[in-house]
Amino acid sequence: MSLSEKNLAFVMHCGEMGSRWGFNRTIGQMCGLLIITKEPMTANDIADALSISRGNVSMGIKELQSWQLIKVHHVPGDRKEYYAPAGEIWDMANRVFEERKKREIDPTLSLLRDNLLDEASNEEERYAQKQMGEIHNLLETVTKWSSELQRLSPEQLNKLMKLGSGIGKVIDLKDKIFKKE
Amino acid sequence: MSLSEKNLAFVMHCGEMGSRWGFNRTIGQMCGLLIITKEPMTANDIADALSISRGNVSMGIKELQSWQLIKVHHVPGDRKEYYAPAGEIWDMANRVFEERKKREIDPTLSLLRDNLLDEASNEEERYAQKQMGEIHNLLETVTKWSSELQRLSPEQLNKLMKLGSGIGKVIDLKDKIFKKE
DNA sequence: CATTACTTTCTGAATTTACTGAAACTTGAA
DNA sequence: TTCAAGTTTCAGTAAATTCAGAAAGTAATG
Repeated sequence: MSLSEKNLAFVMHCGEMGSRWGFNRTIGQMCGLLIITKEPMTANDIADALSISRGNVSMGIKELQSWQLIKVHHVPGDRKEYYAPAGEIWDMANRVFEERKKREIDPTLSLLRDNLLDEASNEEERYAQKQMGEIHNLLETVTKWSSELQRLSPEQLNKLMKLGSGIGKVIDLKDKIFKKE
Repeated sequence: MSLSEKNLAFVMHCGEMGSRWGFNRTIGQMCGLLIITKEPMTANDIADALSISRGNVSMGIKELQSWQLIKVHHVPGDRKEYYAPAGEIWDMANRVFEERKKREIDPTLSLLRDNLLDEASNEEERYAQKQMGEIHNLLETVTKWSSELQRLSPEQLNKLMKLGSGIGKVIDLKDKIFKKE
């Protein structure tokens, strides 16, 4: 069964964006394909649908599993493995976000921490440390904040998101209220 | 003037992370170097400090300018151009964030919009559209939300960030208050 | 308009990354 | 234990990216 033109366009787009989202073309395609396909697919289905080698699919599956984006299904009396997205769109976006934080932020945070522990030994290093301190604060804040967001219930999160420009007002509100205590 | 060992380590780290942040190694190094160096630097200074070719620096500068991460200074009676970071750390992070949104989200959003305008012509396409709709909503929300954040004053933003887990309470609070009206 | 001081563009080489297809491996059933 | 259906690994190759250095461009100055 081959993809309709529109669906194919979407899958190819996912491929092109793949590398921008943190993986490579093939893996982007696989991910897109599994998302828009209702039924779980076997590795061979995937290879056929995308016209790529079986081996490539196998590597891609491993990678998608390491991102926790897909899960395996089994059909009784059938030895093949069937793959499907690991959750709702929202969950998947969260996973990607988390994983990227791990790769894009955490290593830098740890380097900066180490560096800031040492005493600067001259003016040049002093300035550098000041700047690194700024970056460090920023990344720490982002990290803390993102883990807070993950902790919220979906409906709380939804409310927060819908709040939009109201967010400013709510902050001021909170300010007034807690000042009284 | 060459970099101290610690500063060099930071610059090299920026290089390694470069591709994860959306540019390439050299450009990451250049960016890191300019951030920790107090005085603006000429293209030649940069080439020397990083031991890379002059041509490569030129390309890197162009790219950093397209990200709006650096600005040019001129010294009276000196024909050279001096480069320095375009703003505070916070501004630069914002720029990177914005730029990445443009590259990683906007193209997909526009593809999805187009696709959702068409009527699905069979069950398979109907399911695909449902999924694309979900992605579309998610991306729209993220987009709207991020532009809201940019609109907040720095101190409001700071309060919000510091709020941490308190955010849940504030949402509930807001709920109660506005329900009464 | 020629020179000087500087910047940008371009080409091909080097490096890195991604992909194929075949071989090796795994697992369950007979 | 052997076979068959399936999966994974890996060596070699193809493709994409990055880079140095040379050539071309630009603009101020005399």
